[in-house]
Amino acid sequence: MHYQNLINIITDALPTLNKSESKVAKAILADPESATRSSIASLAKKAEVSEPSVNRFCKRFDTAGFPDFKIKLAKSLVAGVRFVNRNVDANDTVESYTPKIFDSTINDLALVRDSISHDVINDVVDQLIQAKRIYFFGLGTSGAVARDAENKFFRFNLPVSFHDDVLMMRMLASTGAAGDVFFVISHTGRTKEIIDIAKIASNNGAMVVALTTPASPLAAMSSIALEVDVPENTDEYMAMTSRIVHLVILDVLATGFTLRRGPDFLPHLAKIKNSLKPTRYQKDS
Amino acid sequence: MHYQNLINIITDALPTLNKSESKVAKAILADPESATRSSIASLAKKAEVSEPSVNRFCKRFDTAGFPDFKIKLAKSLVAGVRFVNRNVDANDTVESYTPKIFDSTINDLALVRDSISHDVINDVVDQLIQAKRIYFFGLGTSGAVARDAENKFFRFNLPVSFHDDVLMMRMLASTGAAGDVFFVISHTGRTKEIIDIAKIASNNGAMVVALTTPASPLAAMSSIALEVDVPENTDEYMAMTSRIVHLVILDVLATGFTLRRGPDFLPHLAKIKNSLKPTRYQKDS
DNA sequence: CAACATTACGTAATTTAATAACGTATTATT
DNA sequence: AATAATACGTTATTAAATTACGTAATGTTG
Repeated sequence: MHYQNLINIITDALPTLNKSESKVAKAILADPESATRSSIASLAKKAEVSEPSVNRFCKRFDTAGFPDFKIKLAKSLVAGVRFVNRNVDANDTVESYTPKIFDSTINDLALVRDSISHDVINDVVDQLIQAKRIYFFGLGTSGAVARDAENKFFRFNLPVSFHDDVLMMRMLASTGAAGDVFFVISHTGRTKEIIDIAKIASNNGAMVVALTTPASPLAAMSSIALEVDVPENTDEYMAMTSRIVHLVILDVLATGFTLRRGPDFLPHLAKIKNSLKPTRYQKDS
Repeated sequence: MHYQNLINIITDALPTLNKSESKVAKAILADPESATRSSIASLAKKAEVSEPSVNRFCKRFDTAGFPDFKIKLAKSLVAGVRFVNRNVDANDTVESYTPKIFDSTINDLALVRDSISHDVINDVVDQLIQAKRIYFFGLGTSGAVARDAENKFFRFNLPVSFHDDVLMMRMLASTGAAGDVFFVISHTGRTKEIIDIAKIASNNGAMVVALTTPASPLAAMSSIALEVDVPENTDEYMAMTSRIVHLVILDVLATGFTLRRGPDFLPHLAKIKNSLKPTRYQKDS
């Protein structure tokens, strides 16, 4: 049921297309939004090809024809804003920068959703289920992610802690052993301290799960790497969306964990949830 | 530029429609996904009306005609999961629960994006710009959000701290004064301790900004409330997406802050960014 | 409640859009 | 260089959508 973003598909296919097809592709990618509003005739004119070429192009991408293609393209555009310029600039107002930031976050989530390896997720859930103890490590922004992870995973009735102090991390890593999972979160995957610490844990026979960027030193040395490829923000104004993606991946892992534990585990979760009731003012309605 | 979900619009308009129009509406709402794939003729047949009636129906909803309507409807279906069951259940596999969790997060972000008040955001940015000092307060999950906020806002060269310890919060609130902004984050907006603390700060003349649920006690007592209405998760398996939304809103505020400070401020941000370089292994390429 | 006006909606006609069929040109293959 | 295969445009055909128009139903006013 899950579509991969049509724009990505077209972009990927670009080198394999022949002349007129790539003309069509470029015309669409130049302004996908307007493509959804134009007729086959106007798009053909814009791409400087014949109408049947556009039609053939559409069929090549597993659509019934041009109208069907337009609908699929329109769907891709909702979550996917990759080709629309959504960078915040100095002239932006609240009305314009607010949706831009939401959209770029949404877009990154959609990209990762469609690209993340389910096998790796499964493997990580396996490791977490077997773990005798879990440590979540992160510095800076990733420290906040690690903290959130602790808050989520301690509910699973096993020893979980988070750390954002490199000395504590180092000591804990040095006492690591088989059965321990060191869940290391780092956007860049290049922070020296973090990699050192992960290596210590790994050398002690502990499992190191890395939530980080592909092809980074941390990913390379870890036992399992959850690789998240979120475009680096070169833009001064733009927020770092990788931490959001990391949080959602931790949600996915927690869900996988809960499902693996089976329905007998649900009452335990409910107990924890209910424990907070007395700390709150109840709703009157 | 931002559309409200077509399905909601149609549902809302249902009582105002006349006989054949409501037939069309019902036919579409019964299976919106298939409506995007059918021709005007087949939809007319399904709704037991004439083709022009379908066409008139489309035009009533601010679309150029049937094809345009289908595209807008298709877009609505992507972000809108209202009619698609996206709840995780015990039979889900990695392949199915992973996109579900991403999608529900994306959906909540889209809902807030389209409903959040830009005026309130502007007001909050005003307050943050004027602030002599900012405190981010949160407990549990919101503690992680507060921590992330500190990490973001300290870059702005003003005294910022985050706290997740109620005693510390209480003491700080009691020393609060005009010029201080207490940025209080709480998903429920009903945590007694947090509300107490916010009241202390408020009574001392400090500004209390609440990031919380509408119509909650915290929202009611705050100076400004950033109200985020994310459906409560009754589902045992489902993650809490409100914290993600909160993080994105903080991104929006930070962006608003940066823009308000103007371009002269950018070198300062670059300096902080560069300060981390020596802690990392550099890329070889 | 009749006469008129207005709105609702279908039939038929027209226009527009999309696709299929076919043929020529270009490029690859031996 | 000859042949095959692919690429792509022109023309023809079909399908889809829209407009124009007329009748029926409903509402309004004297």
